[in-house]
Amino acid sequence: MIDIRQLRKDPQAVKDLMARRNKPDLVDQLDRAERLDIRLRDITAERDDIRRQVNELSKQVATLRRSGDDKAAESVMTESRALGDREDALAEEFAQASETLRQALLMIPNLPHPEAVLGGGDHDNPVRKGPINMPAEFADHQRVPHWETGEQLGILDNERAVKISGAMFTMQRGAGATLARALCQFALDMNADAFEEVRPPSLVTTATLTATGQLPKFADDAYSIERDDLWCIPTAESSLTSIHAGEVLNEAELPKRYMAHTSCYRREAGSAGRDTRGMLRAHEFDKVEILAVTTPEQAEETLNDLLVRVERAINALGLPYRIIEICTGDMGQSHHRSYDVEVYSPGADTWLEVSSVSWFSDYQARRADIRFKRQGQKGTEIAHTLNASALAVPRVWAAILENFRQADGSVVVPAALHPYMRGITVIKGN
RNA sequence: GGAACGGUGGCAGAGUGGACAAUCGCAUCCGCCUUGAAAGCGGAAGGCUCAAAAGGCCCGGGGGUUCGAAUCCCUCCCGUUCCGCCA
Repeated sequence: MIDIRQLRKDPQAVKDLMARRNKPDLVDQLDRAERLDIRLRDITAERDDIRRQVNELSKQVATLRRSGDDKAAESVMTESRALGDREDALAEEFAQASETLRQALLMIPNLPHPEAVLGGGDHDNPVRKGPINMPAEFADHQRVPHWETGEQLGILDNERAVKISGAMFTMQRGAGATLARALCQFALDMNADAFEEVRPPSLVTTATLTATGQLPKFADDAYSIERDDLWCIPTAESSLTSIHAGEVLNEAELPKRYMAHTSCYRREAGSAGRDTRGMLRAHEFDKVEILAVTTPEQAEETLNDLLVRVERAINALGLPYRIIEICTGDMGQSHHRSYDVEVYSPGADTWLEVSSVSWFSDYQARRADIRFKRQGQKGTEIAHTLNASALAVPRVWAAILENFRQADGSVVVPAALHPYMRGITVIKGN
């Protein structure tokens, strides 16, 4: 959520920042929230005044009762009862108005960073670095889509995955399954120097999925288990962010850094018919996520660190990659500033997004109520959260199959993965 | 799933209709003492809301009874233990 106090204090500044997202409707939403907030404060003031009177009268009753003056007490009680009726009416109006405002605020996206590049959509995302590891040209044997290679080598069996679970599910087998797992272990080991490994729950509550911004707006994208009021996580970000939900942390313990390997579940409701072959888009996939909870001052440096870490892993695999910045018009709802790391797929002749490195400012932390206390200062402050996919398995798996395919149809496994491959250095057909 | 007992500030733990935002302890902060620290002594300090003061709100969530609820009632959630079931 955005900070309602900021909107109250300087509405124009907030609207100007929001306008950078290039969606006029968003400014209207801010106007509406502003009006609701004013109304709510009026109700609050009146209700609090009545409460004050009732509290005062109640004390009088107690005093009168103690002194034995029951008659006077009765009369005060009558007066107080009348105020109580009025308070009930105001309380109801308050509850309604605050719920309306809360719902409105939950739908409003984060304010972009003032230096985030302006743009209208993904076509405006500038390349910030790269391409790196890009050969002058690709050989014909590299121009084979990974799903063909995967089938030829017997390591990708999507046909049976569909039999088991339906369209858009995948299944890796043999060395393919080993490769998928190796990628996860590799990514975890790359970040173990600074991140605590966590194995969080994959099914989470509505509150948890609301904290990171998936709900209520993007409910259609997530799998829900209605009978138990749970949701399948679309990313470990959801679980990891809520580790400290409702907590007050000490400034000294920040940044908190976590990493997790989990399966991720996405309905891909808006993508029906797209990327239906291979591993590029699936309802279930594995990913290693790295996440940090920081002070506002630590956030920018942490963002850079996350980006460096993602880049280091991709680079260590020897894949061609580039880094793009996400412009204001293409940023996700919770994002304050973000970068994508893309890997080149010679088989499909396209760049694949393999990681999104994101700074959420206090947007998610406010929803999750993650606060911290500064040493020697009164009060608390909302923390910042950031995260990145340290490695998303399917697209990296696909890129390896294409980039490292040999003329004989085999695939050379990057050296960085050898420790995890049980001795397999080249994936050959059966 | 059944039963019993619980849920109170950063932690621990009293309080069972009114003087309770809530005893005491630990941890925290500030003084004194000390070369410095610890110990000891004295003091300060919960969170949220409002520009702030006043005020209001907060004892797991929600609802109710009452002039007045941490305290009584209803309901939901969570925890512990036992039983059942199960990997």
